[in-house]
Formats: sequence, C-alpha cells, structure tokens
Amino acid sequence: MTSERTIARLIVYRRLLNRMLGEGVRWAHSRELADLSGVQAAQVRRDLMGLGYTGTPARGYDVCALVRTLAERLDPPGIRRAALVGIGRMGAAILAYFQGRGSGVEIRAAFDSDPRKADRHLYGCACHGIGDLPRVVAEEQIRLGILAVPAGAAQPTADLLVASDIRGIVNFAPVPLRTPEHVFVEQVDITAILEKVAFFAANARVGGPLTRSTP
Amino acid sequence: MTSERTIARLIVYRRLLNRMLGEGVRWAHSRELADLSGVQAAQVRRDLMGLGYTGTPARGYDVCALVRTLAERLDPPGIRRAALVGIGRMGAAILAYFQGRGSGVEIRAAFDSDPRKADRHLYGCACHGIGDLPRVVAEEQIRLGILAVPAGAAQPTADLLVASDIRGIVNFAPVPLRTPEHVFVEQVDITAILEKVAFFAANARVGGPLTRSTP
DNA sequence: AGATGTGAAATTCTTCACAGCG
DNA sequence: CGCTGTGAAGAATTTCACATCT
Repeated sequence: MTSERTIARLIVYRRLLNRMLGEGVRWAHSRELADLSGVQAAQVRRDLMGLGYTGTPARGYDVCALVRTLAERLDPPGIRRAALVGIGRMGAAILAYFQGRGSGVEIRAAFDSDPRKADRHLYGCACHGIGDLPRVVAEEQIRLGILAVPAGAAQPTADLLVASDIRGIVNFAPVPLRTPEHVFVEQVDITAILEKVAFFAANARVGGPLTRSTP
Repeated sequence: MTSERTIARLIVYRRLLNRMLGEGVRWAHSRELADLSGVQAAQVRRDLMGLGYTGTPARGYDVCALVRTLAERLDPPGIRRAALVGIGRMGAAILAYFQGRGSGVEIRAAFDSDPRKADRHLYGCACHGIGDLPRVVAEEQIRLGILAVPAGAAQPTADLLVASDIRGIVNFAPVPLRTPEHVFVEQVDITAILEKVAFFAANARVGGPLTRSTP
C-alpha cells in the first residue's frame, strides 16, 4: 500500500494532474492517467484506493481535490531541503536543472572539496568547501543529500552526510553505498542504465512488454 | 531468468568484478558480491545460475571467467552506439560523464535544435543540428538515443528517433514517452526520484528495509 | 565447516473481473 | 451503459532451506 513502486507512481500521477490543472482540466478518469503514465487503469485505481481518496463513476476523479490529497500524502512535513555534494559537470547540471523547477525539494547549499569552487554562487545556490558541510547542514536543517562526486569519494562523503544527520541520499556515483538502515538511499547509476537499455534494445522482440520507467 | 531486474543486477555484478580484477582479486564468493551490491547472497547465486555459469564451493566464483561469461551475455552484438539529443546543461554533463569512461556504450553524436550548438565538438563528440539526425544516425549505425531535451520537446524528439530506427531510449525529460513496442524506453526522472527519496527519508523508521537501487 | 545450486515457500506486485452506483 | 472500488486470481520476484560437494 505504501511500497516504493506505489509512491513512485503517485508522484508521477501528481505531476500529470498538476499539468492538467494548469490546462483547466477539472476531471480525470483512471484510464487517462494510466495512458499518460504508462500503466494499467486498474493499477491507477488501486494506487488511488490506497489514499482513501474516492472518485465517482460518472466524472472520474476531481483533479483539484486529488492533487490536494496527494500533496498531503506525499509531501513530508520537514523534509524538503537538500544539499548537493560535488560541483563538477554533473553536479552543476543538477543544480541548473532544479533551478526554477517548482519541485517539492529545494537545493539549499552545494559543496565541493576543491576550494576554488567554494565561496561563490552557482545558479543561485551558495557553494561551500566540504569542511563546512556539517555546520551548514545543521544550520539550514538540511535532511537530503545529492551525491555527484567521483566514485572514489562517494562512500566517505556519504559517511559525512550520515554523520550530519541526513536522512536520504540520491547517489549518482556508480558505487553502491553502505549506510545505516534509517537512511534511505536511491542509486542513480547512469552508466548501468544505458547498458541495460542497450541490452534490451538488442533483445527487443516485437510484441514484447511495454516501456518501463525508473521508480 | 532474463527479467529487467535480473539484468540490472548482473550489470552491477560485472562492474564489481571488473574492479576486483583490477585489484588482482581472483575469486569471489556470493556473499561478497551480495554485500558489495546490496542484495542477498541467495539472489546473487540465483542470478548467476541463470547464466549457466557455475562456481565451486571451495573458492567461489572465478572472477576472470565470470566477467567473460557476463560479457557474452550482456554485451549486445550490434548495439553500442548512442546519440545524445539536447546539448543543454544536462546533455553536456552526460557527455562529459561518459568521456573517458570505459562503458560498453559510446556516444557517437550529439544534436540540438539550436543551430549555435551545432558544427563543433564538445568533450570529443561531434555536434549537429537536429535536422541532420536521421542522416547521421543511419550513417553511424546508431541504435540508442539519450533524450536530454525540455519536456515539451521530448515526445516529438522521441518520434524522430523512432523514425530513424532507434531501438532504445534513455529519457531524462520528466514526461513518459509513447513509443512502439519494439523500442525499449527507460525513464530517468530525476525530480521524481528526489521526491521519492524525500518521502522515504521522512517516513524512515529504524529497522526498515535496506537501501535500494535504481534498476 | 562452509559454500554452491536449487526446489519450494513466501512475499510482493499486477491484472482480472465484476458488483454496484450514478 | 461506462466507470469506480475491490476481492480474488495470477505473475513475478525474493528468500528459505537443504542436499551436495570440497
């Protein structure tokens, strides 16, 4: 009912619904949400069932009310501030990507071990030396970390984040992290993803399964 | 036996084994691979079982031979060339990231609708206007596409890739794509991933499940 | 003793199918 | 009627547990 897969789909539904809201759409059927997000209609209904939210057979789901319900369920009370560690090409791209995007999460500070990258602003975000991380994370009450450091630095950096009382990490380094159980880690391994797509592109048979997404 | 999850794990094992090889390690037990990749030992054994590859109870798995077996199984015969579409911050970061990395996949050409970004080289990769895509993709026998375009351009660009006989797409735009069944699509939705981590970071209970990775 | 290979159980996730409502 | 909510079936995936080998 609150599995990782389910939450990932709810997040996708919410974005679709927000877009609909902007287009003035008031009602949506499970079938539409399903088509737009690439899942089965029954899956959408079951996912929404878990929210306790209920639509009507006649009009479907009230887009506005559903967005509110999803916000209640998905938006954590105190967790929306993130720290980015590693201001290389990938880190800078992530920073740029999140600027102006009305996501629920906001990157409050960036860190790099290279002192030349510290003490300036990049895409509107303050940059610090890595030594300032514990202090800034505590001061700004940051609870999320985004790791965009080289593979060799990933584990020590994760340890530092954990020691600074971070609760969740998105790791772009191609190294599985060892963390305490109370820290949620999501591995985003772009190289591995490309290799996977290469594999299934080669072995794609017509009539195969539908396209999948990364939860 | 050849599910998406399984292939994703095999790719991770392979990278670990390659690293071991570089460190001179000759033998590995299922337990070590499991610990390093964050899964159960039984899972590793079952995954390797599917390869038809067999270890010995005494020493475990022969790292060198296993890497060869994995290469046979995972490396598609003709599919290793990719095209990047969208040379913005994210696209440039991906390009930089893949340069020098000995991955099985290589980015052969980059495209952008902005003509100012065409006709030059970026991180060693030739850049073209989007109009040249069909020709270059055909000439270079490219079979994979990486989408790093704005959300609004994602679907039309995907259509163009599909028309150019691309077989697999990694989509960084936060929009699910509609593609024919014979095209494998992997959605990498960074905003959604961050929101998911925020959710589970907030709801993290001590004694919860281990960290997960993105297959 | 400790590790592999693997049936079988357990668990998780998805889809079916249909009652019931507007 | 077509759509929702949902029990039940069905698939897929993971984990257990143990015979077997060295």
